[in-house]
Amino acid sequence: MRIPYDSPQLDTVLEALANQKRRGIIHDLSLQPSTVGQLARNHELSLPAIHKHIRTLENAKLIIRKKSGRTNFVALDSATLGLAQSWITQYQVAWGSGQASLENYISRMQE
Amino acid sequence: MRIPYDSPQLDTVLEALANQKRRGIIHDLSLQPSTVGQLARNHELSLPAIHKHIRTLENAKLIIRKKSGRTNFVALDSATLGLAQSWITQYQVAWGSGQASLENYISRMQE
DNA sequence: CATAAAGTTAACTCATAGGTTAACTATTAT
DNA sequence: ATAATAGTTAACCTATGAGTTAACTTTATG
Repeated sequence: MRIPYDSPQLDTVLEALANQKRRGIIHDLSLQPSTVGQLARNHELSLPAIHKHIRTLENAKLIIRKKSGRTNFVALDSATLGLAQSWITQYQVAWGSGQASLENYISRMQE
Repeated sequence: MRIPYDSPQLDTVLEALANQKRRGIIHDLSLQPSTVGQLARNHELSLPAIHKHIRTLENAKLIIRKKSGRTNFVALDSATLGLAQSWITQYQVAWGSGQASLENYISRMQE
């Protein structure tokens, strides 16, 4: 599937990933699901702070959440990571398959 | 190669990618190298504005630049895209290979 | 030599991201 | 019933990102 560079969903996903602490949360969740409070303790963040990160990840559909009693369980939804990966892969392929070197391009331009 | 979530280089790369206009520049450069001025015209950005984006991409090592006379040629350096891709792929694999569902996890936790 | 072209740099504005503290809601335990 | 736990929401602070305009440097051209 071809992903346009200006896709709004790609925007929210890459913005979500462009933060160390959120990537830390994703790392945790790749090992096992967790709760909001556990994540806060693990990453030495206050509850309001972790809450914002979780909401950012949730909006990007990188995680899912389920409330049980007063506890909020959170788990990775790795399908969405595929969106970012697909976008990146496009350009690796495009480049790898024989684009001219900068030097060649420059000398052609200067003729 | 295993990429730590808190790698500084991963940080600069993902921050660079988390912007639509910069992804647009990368898209352009995936077709062919270009110059700073051409990119500015293509994306309807002022020279100072495009200059900042280019520097961000250059710091992330996503592009390379070469000056020839007064013209600045720019080209994609897609090797670095691999860094982001590798990081993402780790978690797709980790997740895909049999993590418990959230529902299962929750009911186990509540025993 | 004077002027235009291609960028760069500096100083500024404005919006937003990430954090804080404090007040609040809902669920569980004593 | 009261108090503690788990999380949410609101209001605020501060730093930073993306853009602007204006001044400057370097290279090319009439």
